[in-house]
Amino acid sequence: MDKTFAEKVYKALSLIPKGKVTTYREIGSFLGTRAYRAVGNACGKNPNAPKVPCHRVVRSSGEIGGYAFGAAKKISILKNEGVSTQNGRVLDFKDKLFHFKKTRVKRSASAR
DNA sequence: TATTTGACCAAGA
DNA sequence: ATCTTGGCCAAAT
Repeated sequence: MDKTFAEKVYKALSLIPKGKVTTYREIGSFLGTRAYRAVGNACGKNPNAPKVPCHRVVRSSGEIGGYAFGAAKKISILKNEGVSTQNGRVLDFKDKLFHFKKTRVKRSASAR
């Protein structure tokens, strides 16, 4: 079942917990590709704006990046989510950054 | 089908 | 540190 690239992107976006942000690069890596741009493009089209939290995706540089509804709007939402920003950048970017889980190592009951 | 575009990224000057 | 350039991948034209 080949889901569209956009579908994968939306799926990844939905995995992002509230109050956290991720980068287009992380998503690309998670999808096993380097289509950072395509990721942003997919969201840019955003056929389902409110259904997918695309506002939790920022640039690798820690900058907010763009947003279909406007960067300011994106910042506002992020702030509402609990992610503070300053001068178009995320504060404690690394701390707020969310890494996707590639392969979940099921911890056994006796494990660890 | 080929070319252009884009919410990007990394490296070079 | 900033600015510029090239590369990258998928979708749109």
